[in-house]
Amino acid sequence: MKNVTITDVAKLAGVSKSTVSQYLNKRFDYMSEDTKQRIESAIKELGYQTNFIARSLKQKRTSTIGVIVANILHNFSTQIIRAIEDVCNEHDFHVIVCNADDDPEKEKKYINMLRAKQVDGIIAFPTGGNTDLYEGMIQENYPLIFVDRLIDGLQVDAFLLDNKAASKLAVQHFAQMGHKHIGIITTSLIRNVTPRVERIEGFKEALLEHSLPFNNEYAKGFNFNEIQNGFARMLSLANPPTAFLAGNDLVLMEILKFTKSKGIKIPDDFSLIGIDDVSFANIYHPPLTTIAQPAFEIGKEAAELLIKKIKSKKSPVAKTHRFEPKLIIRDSVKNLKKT
Amino acid sequence: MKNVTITDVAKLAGVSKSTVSQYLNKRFDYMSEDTKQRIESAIKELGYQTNFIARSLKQKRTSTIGVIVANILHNFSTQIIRAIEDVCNEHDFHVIVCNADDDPEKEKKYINMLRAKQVDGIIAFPTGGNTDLYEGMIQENYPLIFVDRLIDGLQVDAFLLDNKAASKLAVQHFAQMGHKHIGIITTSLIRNVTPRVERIEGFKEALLEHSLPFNNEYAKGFNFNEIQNGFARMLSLANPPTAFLAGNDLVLMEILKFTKSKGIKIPDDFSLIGIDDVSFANIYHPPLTTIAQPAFEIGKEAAELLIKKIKSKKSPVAKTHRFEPKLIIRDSVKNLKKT
DNA sequence: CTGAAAGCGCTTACAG
DNA sequence: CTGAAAGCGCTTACAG
Repeated sequence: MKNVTITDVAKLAGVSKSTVSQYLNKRFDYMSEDTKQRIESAIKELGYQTNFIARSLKQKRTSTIGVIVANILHNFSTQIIRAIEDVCNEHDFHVIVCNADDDPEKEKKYINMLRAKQVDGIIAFPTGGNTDLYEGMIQENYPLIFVDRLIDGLQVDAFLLDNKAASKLAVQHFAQMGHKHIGIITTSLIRNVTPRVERIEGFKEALLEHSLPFNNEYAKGFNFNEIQNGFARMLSLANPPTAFLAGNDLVLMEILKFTKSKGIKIPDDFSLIGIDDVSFANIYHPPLTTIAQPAFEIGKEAAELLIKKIKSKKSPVAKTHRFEPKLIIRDSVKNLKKT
Repeated sequence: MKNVTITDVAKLAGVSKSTVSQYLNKRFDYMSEDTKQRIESAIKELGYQTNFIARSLKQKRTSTIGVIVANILHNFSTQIIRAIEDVCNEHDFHVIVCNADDDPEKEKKYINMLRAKQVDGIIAFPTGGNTDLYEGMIQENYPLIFVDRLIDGLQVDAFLLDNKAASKLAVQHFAQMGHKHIGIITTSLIRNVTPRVERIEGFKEALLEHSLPFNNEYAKGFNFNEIQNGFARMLSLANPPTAFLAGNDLVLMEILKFTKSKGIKIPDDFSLIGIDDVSFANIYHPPLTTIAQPAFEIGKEAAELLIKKIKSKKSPVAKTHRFEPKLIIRDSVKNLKKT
């Protein structure tokens, strides 16, 4: 089961390796029809397939990119991966998927391995723990793109939601429906993960704009497994919020689990908006008002820019590309003005 | 920004390339402490990183595997990918993820690209359209594993749910609750996709075992966008089923969308069990009785066997590894015996 | 204990 | 229009 190489093809076709290589790379400019034919049939007869590893070594590119997601269990990550995969497929690129699990150590290991494997570029949801590593990559002009998150002080093209706008959309809707005590819950705020921080900031700003009071007890970032307890505590405040913004799909899920287990009713007992348009939003009871982010678009544009960078080898100034959230009104927000 | 190679390290450390290579591969048997130190500091000073492409070319292995999923939007696929990724990470393997979109042409392209890139092995959810290609890989003893699906006549290790058992679990539960007219809906049956076919077969067998009549109109495979209409037709049969088994998460979703839009009530108007324990099953109204498959386990064991195969280079007889489904009783099945 | 040499399978100027 | 040669960055017997 010896592997067939370009040498075997050359021998069978009665030409040199160089000529076969020309053929493989479609440099037909000066190739006779006859030669072409002979090579073609030799390839077929031997079942020859180019060894991309050898080609990559020589050409110094692998047509492979790496994607490091923070947490593959997030629905958003899956959609991003899918979108990236789609555009890479069109350009005959492959994607190596890595799941950093929000662990900077894992992220670091992946970055190093990916670079050792000579991937042509990387798209990352940075954990925030490897600034130096990324800094080095930027220095050497390595094709790098961030998705969903920014890192302070790093000039990297980044694709993400306009998170503040997302919170504002929610607060505005709550306000229009007559809510005055509004809460927000996100996942843990350590390491200043961009969407969480920005969503809380946007939330505060929106409150101001609507002349609503801000209460520290109404805006919290909890570790994943403390969300339910934290939410319970907020509900039992002296003057609890009548409306909550769930910072992402996982938070939303925890809130829904809690309300289910306690027999609390949405939107009678409290109103709810979730950021991320979860799959079951419109079949839930009640249908959930959500704020959708264009995950597919984000992934697509990130991949397209990365490939463009790889191919052009130049790097214009890094920009932050923001995407507009969309409020999808369903029935999880109670209209306090009607009662 | 010249890349630093083993030659640079050798020069700086004042040794030969061979010795550096020995060092990199941890063959310290005959290496003096002094040499070791010098190489180590040279590596640090230059910021040297092994080029895996070059190593791969020489060693003829890439420590990379390919995963071709049929449809990445299925939750099951994501979980499988995650599990594979986890075990690969432990073994310092990387995974290239490909989404065949249930399209044999795309699948073929991916297989060829993956092999051209010299991945050490492949885990696939085969579409069923590339038997010859797979056959060839088996002939040459290429490390290959199937997940979720089998291909007639191919001797490949496969990891999948005991699909018949899954249907039987559902039918048995329906029967215990007094249902006599039971229906099943799966996605399209063209190309004989294993889980769909087996779930319908298991369904029929279970009906027999419970002495329940089988009605062709009660067991259907629909194209995705015809599920809602198809379901509607089944509901409006002269003597419609009182209970339905949804063949997978996507079917379940369509049924739920339909019932929502028509204001039909579960389990009052019909009872429902879904195969795949969807994320929202226990927070849905009513909580959905489901049949869970151990996706994580399936992916884990598949990856472990693949890596074992890659490392050992021998291939014991291919087996089909079945996993037990689990019935999770919640509230979407009405007890007809109590009324 | 360490080095020189060959080779993995390609591509790419360059020569003719 | 085609071929000989060098080289991509490693590893691996083998020699000493």
